[in-house]
Amino acid sequence: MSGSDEEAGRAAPSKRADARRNKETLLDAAASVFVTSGVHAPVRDIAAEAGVGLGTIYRHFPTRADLIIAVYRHQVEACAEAGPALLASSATPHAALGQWVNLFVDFLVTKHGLAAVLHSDDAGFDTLHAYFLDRLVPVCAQLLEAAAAAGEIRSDLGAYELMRGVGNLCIGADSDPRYDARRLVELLIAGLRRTD
Amino acid sequence: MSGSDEEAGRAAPSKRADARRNKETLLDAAASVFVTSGVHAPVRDIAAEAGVGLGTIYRHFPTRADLIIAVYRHQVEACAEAGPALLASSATPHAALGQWVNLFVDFLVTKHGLAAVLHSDDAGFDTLHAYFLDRLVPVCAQLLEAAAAAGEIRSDLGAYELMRGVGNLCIGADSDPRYDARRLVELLIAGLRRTD
DNA sequence: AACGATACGGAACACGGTTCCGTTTGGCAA
DNA sequence: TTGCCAAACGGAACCGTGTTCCGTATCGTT
Repeated sequence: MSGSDEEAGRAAPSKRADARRNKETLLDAAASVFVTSGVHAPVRDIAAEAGVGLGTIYRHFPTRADLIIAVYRHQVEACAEAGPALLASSATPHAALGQWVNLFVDFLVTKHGLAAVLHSDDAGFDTLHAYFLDRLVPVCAQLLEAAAAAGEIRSDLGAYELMRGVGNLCIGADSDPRYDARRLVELLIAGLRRTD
Repeated sequence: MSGSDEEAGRAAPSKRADARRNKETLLDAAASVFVTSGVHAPVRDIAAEAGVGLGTIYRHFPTRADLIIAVYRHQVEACAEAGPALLASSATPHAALGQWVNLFVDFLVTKHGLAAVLHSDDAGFDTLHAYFLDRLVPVCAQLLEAAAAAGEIRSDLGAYELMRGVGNLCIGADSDPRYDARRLVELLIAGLRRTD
């Protein structure tokens, strides 16, 4: 294998040192710009913040989706891992579901514009879409199944639809004080309850 | 009088005949393009479809929001007027609310991209936002109040928030067969029910 | 028929995404 | 240490789209 490329595992890629440094710099810059200008910030702004050229940004993150994923990966992972934990520590599966969804909502509403881009049908965000879904839908499904098995909720709604619905409800939740996404999401979760 | 006015007797501005004709042509063209390419279609496409120049489109409809409003005004009016009618003809206020919301959802999901643009925080769509809200929130409020007065639902959710929530749930409902906005909205309305 | 107001068309500009290529640099081997 | 070259870099250039502006054409009236 001549140690030239380790795509599979974690660990140090055999990239050049300056490349690795630039990637880190870009991540920091992007995170910072996303906070102040939202995830739609012009590529040039991010490049400027990082002090690199445009080519560099596109080389490391071919699409905006790649950059967004890289910036928020840790938080998404944390959210995913919180699912089973909440299931174990909560009084009921339905309560766990509610708390987990709250975690997700908190994440989305504090990332200016992320919810919107997450559900844009614009091709090019497909990978972003796919990443969130792959990572979180199974967790949501687990919570949903547990609650259904406990007889707390109706079982005719899939995890995918629920995630999309919750994500959609978060769109524009920042930038509008009259709109409280958390409340709407609570209502949605409440609507899941068995009515019999 | 003086047969210059038309269109439901509303304003008959002393515009030139060709200007009025072009406005009509543009509305038809826009409606047609919106159906095939969505409300984000390039301005040039609409101008081309209408066979007019770019200046003409901007003169008649300074912002995209103006054009969208003009194209869908009739349907929004119809939806608004259906509110009181449903309240009168339905078994319960809550049923009327459900049916009315369904009307709104049907409208939104069949207009490619409209729901998204309706809730974009992008300034420039402010007037679109305002138009929908001004016209529909009062109707929704009336239904909500009736249902609350009948003791069918909790009364701690405003019409504004409900409309935003429903609108948000409709985003991307076309272009994704796995996502059924109507079902989610039903759930939301179900969540409004008094639990005691 | 002539004339002024009104409206028109589209060139030109602004802006952001994306590509491409000449130049620089890190890491390795001699 | 030096020399080499693939890797990585920077940013000019290009493209598509929104928006403005102004010379020209047309309408409707005198």
